[in-house]
Amino acid sequence: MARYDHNTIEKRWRNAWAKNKKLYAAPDTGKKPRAYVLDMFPYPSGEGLHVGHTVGETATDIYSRFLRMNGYNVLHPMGWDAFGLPAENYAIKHKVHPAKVVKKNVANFRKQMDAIGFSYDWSREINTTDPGYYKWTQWIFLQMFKRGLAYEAEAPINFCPSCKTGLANEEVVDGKCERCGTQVIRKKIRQWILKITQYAERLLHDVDALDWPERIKAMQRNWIGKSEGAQVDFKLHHERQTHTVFAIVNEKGEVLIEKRKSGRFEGKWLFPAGKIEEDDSNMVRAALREIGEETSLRQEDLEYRGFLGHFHSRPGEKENMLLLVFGLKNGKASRVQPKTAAELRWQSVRALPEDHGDEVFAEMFARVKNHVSTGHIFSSLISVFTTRADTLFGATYVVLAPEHPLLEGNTLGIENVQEVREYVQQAKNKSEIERTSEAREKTGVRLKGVQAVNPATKEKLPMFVADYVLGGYGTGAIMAVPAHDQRDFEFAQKFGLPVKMVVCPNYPEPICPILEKAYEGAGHLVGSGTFDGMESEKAKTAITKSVGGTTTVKYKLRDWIFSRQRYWGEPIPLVKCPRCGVVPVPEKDLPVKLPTVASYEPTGTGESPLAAIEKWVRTKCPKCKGPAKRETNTMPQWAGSCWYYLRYLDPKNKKKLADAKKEKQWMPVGMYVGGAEHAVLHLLYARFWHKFLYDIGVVSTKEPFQKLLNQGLILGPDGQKMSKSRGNVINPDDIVSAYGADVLRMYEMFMGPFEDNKAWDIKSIIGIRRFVERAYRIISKPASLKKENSEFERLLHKTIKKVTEDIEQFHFNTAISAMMVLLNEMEKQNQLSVASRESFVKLLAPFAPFLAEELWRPLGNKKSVHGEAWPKHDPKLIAEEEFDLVIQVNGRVRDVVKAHKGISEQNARMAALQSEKVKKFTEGKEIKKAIFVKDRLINVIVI
RNA sequence: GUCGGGGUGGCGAAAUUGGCAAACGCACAGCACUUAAGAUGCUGCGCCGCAAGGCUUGCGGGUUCAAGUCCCGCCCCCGACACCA
Repeated sequence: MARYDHNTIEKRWRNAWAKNKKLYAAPDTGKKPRAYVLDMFPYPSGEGLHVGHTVGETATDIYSRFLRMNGYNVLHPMGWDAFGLPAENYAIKHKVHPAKVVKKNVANFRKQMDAIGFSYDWSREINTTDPGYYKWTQWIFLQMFKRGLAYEAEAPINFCPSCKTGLANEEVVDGKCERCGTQVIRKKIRQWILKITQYAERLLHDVDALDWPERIKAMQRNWIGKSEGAQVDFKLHHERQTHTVFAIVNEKGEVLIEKRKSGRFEGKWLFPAGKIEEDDSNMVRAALREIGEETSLRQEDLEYRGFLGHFHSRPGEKENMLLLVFGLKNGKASRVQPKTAAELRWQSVRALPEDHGDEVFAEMFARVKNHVSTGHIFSSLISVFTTRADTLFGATYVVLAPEHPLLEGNTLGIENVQEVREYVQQAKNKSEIERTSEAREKTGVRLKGVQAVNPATKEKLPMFVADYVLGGYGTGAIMAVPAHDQRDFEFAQKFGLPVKMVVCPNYPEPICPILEKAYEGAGHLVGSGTFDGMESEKAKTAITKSVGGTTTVKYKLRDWIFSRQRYWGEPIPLVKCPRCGVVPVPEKDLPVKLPTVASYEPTGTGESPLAAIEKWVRTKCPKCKGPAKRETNTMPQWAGSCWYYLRYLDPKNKKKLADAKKEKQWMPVGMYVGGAEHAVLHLLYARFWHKFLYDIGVVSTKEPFQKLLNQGLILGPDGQKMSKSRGNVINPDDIVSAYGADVLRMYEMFMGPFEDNKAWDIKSIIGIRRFVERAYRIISKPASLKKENSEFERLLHKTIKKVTEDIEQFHFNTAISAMMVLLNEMEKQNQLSVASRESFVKLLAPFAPFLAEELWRPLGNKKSVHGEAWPKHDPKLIAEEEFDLVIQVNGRVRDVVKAHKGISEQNARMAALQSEKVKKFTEGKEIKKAIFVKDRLINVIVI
């Protein structure tokens, strides 16, 4: 008999299967039950697959082969997530088009996969960088845009200085770029943003019904971060101060924007109306400077029109208002658009009549006055979000985040503007990591001249700006309750603020402990007026109601920053027209193809390299046909993977992203396998897109992936994560050539539980190699008999049952060990029947497809084992007549005897007491009772 | 800190959900085969003990005839989030 030579065997069957196109194809027709088994498709990197990647793919391959043998029509496709930075960076360095790099890498990946014997239906192969594919990625984006789910904003976002692109929140890990590890900075860039927050509640709610690992579900819930609480308004109390309003008037006399400026003005500023002249007024200069800083207007474009005088905004209060009016010099009007003004949170006022003489100013004056009295100009309220409305009586100060809009340009009218500005600036300059890695020492600055009125106690509370309050969450402002919030407590300690306990854990004991830290638990209320004695949980709603607050829900989830300032991604299919604004590219003109460029180098200016390609950028407005420009940002790599599982269903469809009937037949994905690192990236984004597609009727299920499993990491032999830089990467090609693909597959499955991490240990692979060699030798022994003895038969059927159940549950390690046990027994048999050998080969087939095929044919079979029916166990054959009766005395095992199944308690007791070993322990003792567990054990209790 | 997952021989790990702890494999030791090495096969292999037997699933308690498994308290490791009000 020939020696087991994996190279010859595997080459033979690899070639044979390649010719048999139907073997692994998933037909769209037919009556077989369907199953969709999906791997997270890989990014085809230049390094190729390593043994860590192939764990998940091996598992889904085993599972798919198993299901096919069980009569399922199995959709098991593969494709390439090929947009993204590595190909682009390679292109920059070597001056090759990224598409060429991708092609080469894909070919290599394909070769590696074929070598391992994966049974993908390659007729459905997809590639996200294929224009025929990304046409539909762009199409989905357009549908979102049309429904108001995509918006443009110039916002400070996370920016990776190394990748030279903006990043989504989800792509920042510990303040570093998820991809390259570079420290992320804040940068203000024009961005397209997707309103994923609009789906927050549904994304959260539907997690419950998913058959996913608990840890991934928890991560998603956590990331969405729902909290229910109350929004409560605090009135502001201003100390004496003077406000100034700037107004900008265009040549038509329309007031475009206005702004209050405040500060303590000395008497010399209180000029009578019209008396200030440009030359001698510091105030005008200050105003000009301010406008220049805060708007896109330049000082040279403005001319001073006049001064409207001062007035008391409210009777009896000492607030003064000054109104300065600036005009725009000719031809500059279009530079300020009301929208811009609104974004800057400036108030826009409706147009004034053509003639702006004194009466006009008087009217404007009246309007401004009106605004003042209605609170539209001066902020008189501040909203806070709290989950502990029950502690409102204990709120002793109020804190604003440095990003709070009311601090911009000082709309609060505080006195120490300079000091506050400096603090705000400092906070904004801090990178994420600085704000978190510092020892968390609380910092902040008191806002002088303004106080917040506690709506419950009517006390005037000091206000602060402090960076422990986050601008992006809630309202960006909090009521601080130092007695019941540790962070507030720390801040209060540092700034010497009162700590007022209002929730007592040991009510009605009147004594509340002197706090060393905040008491954050529940209890009964004290010091809370009419609410005293109420349970804190109840008090939440009661107090909220009493102060006119509203119960609200807040989420941590932020909208998805969707623009990338890079070349190698899907162009965002929008056109910017000076007349029509942002216009979507008509669907018939999709895809908007990436142009060929000379340099892929990112600009780092917040513009994509596409912006430099005049020919591509310049286009016609689809609406008015006038000259317009293309959007030059590209989509993030996640875009293509948000819906790829749908394209496999109908990869060549030119009219739709997938045919509705096919979608219904295959979806949802029944088994999805991939790395846990995508917990809040791909898996959240894809769910979001899927729900959107559900809403517009493109898909029929609310969720894309019903069952999800994460393969464990394969660590390098050093126990470290495999990476090129560590030099601990194991290439599957090397293992395939040295040990064989079957050995690699089985070893990876045998190393430990599928979802556990494990270190690669080449020493142990020999065990699997021995198993494979023995299987080869034992099964191909020519001598044969009709039927084995019943004990062997029982083991065979037990093994069939065990392997079947284990594959269903992805317990591949124990399935393999069961096959080992069976093989050990087969070896002991002098002869084996063809039937039992066939059964063994079938069990082996999903795990070691090459070997199984090699062994299958000499047993007298012409067709592939991979098209065969999975063996079934016979429950009757498994049922044993005898079992090992465990005999315990006082709960300790003293003997084990053979007994017939169904033995009565009486007989079991007799058998137990007859045992010599048992007698030793019962001699001279009183038998109190015996516990009998049917077909298992008897436990004799003696005293 | 919060959430999630864990802690079992020298190592990777099993244990039908409360019923013989350590299946299967690696490593190791002995034996057989061999001139020899390797490969292969057989035997042994949690700890203490010559043995009878005793002890053993991170630690401490509890429930039970019986606990790796259930309950209470604690320690440690891994992962995620992290000043989210």
